[in-house]
Amino acid sequence: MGIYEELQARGLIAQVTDEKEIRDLINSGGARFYIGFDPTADSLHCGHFMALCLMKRLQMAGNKPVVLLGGGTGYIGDPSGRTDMRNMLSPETIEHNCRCFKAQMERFIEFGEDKAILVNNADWLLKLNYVELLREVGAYFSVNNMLRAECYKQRMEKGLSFLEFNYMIMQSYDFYHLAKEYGCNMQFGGDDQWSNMLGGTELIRKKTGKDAYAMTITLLLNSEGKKMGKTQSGAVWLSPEKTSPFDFYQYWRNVGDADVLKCIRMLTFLPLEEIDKMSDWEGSRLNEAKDILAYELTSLVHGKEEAEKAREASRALFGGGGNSENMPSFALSEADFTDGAIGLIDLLVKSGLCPSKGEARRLIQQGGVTVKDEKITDIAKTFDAAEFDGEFIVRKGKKIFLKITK
RNA sequence: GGGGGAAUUCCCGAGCGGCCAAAGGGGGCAGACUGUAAAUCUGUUGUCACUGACUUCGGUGGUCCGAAUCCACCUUCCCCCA
Repeated sequence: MGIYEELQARGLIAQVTDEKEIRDLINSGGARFYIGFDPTADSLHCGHFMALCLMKRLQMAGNKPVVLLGGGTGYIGDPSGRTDMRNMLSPETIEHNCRCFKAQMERFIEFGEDKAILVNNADWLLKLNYVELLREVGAYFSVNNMLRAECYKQRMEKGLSFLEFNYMIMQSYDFYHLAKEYGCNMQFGGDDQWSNMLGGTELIRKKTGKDAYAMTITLLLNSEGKKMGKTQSGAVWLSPEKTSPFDFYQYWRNVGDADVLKCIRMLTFLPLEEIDKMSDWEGSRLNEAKDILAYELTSLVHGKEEAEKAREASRALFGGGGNSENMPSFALSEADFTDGAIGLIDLLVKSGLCPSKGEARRLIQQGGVTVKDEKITDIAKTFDAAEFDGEFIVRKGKKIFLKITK
């Protein structure tokens, strides 16, 4: 089985421009492919993670990856599939984000001679000359076609600025540039990138007469059709500062039954035969699969040690047994106490478990707070400083645990 | 360029000059049931010193005892005509 077949079996391939050519190229290790990452935040998130995994899989099969940092395209902002315009990022932010991305990627992809290379499109996009570009590149784009592109659909209702409209041209130009300078013959990306990627293959064909190929990865959707890797409070980040390894682990431990196998297949590097064995697991046995998924991913992103800790902590909290050493914790300072005591409401707010006192009060009244395995419904409850020795665990709802220390 | 419409709380969306912290839905949070699942049912969802006070309805001014509601200007978006 070639890498193409494996990707297919894992359900990773969404669309391809030319199946036969792409299969031959990547199966033989002859692809020099690129994936672009726009520096929209100071950490990569799960969506990026999928792309990086794809890169790694292809790299392991002998293909050469080019990581493209969107230091230039970040100035524009990709409107694909969005209902509103992105915030314009300042040059400083873009640079900072690029550095963050780079550091995170290095832990994941091997860079170097004959391995993967990393480029930044700021290097060529920022010095483009407008009129020249219009003549060199703009002439090859049909506005009629562009307007028909799926990725702008939502924006046709709400409005699309000329700035954003040009994003596709920039991305196409990137592909052309990489084809010319680095012999890049293929581009991969999220499925929402399809139109932008086609723009590139066509530009290359028109300008050089050569073929270039594009392939998109399936967007990871849950059984309700929502993007996975997102929570109400935002993305699930890869940086431990933004999403702790414990929370990361818990996110995947809590995926719906219907989504576990799909996630394992698409996101982990477990051999397909092993995954197939799990496919007839049902009911509560799926919890084992969820544990495997969470452990594998946490281990990929944060390392084995952190994954172990997260697993330990989870077992301690939910399964009984195990030790509580590694669960999330929060340290109170002297200043948080008044006369050597702290009220429960203050404790909840200070520790970040509740955003406001009103919410803390409500939570307590509705029976959502448990301290040291004891449900507390008295909003006036206070604790002495002396009580914070050892195991002082506050539980909010069923799944959020915090060890309080002093 | 001309004409018409819109901006409300996390999102969608209702809102008579006082009874509006603002209907309804979605989402979120919590409770019950469970397998750390889904579905379902219940409660809750601006802030605080919480039977009271304070700050919110695109922005700035104004009218009025009183404005999310009326007026003026500004900003942004949508639609129609050119």
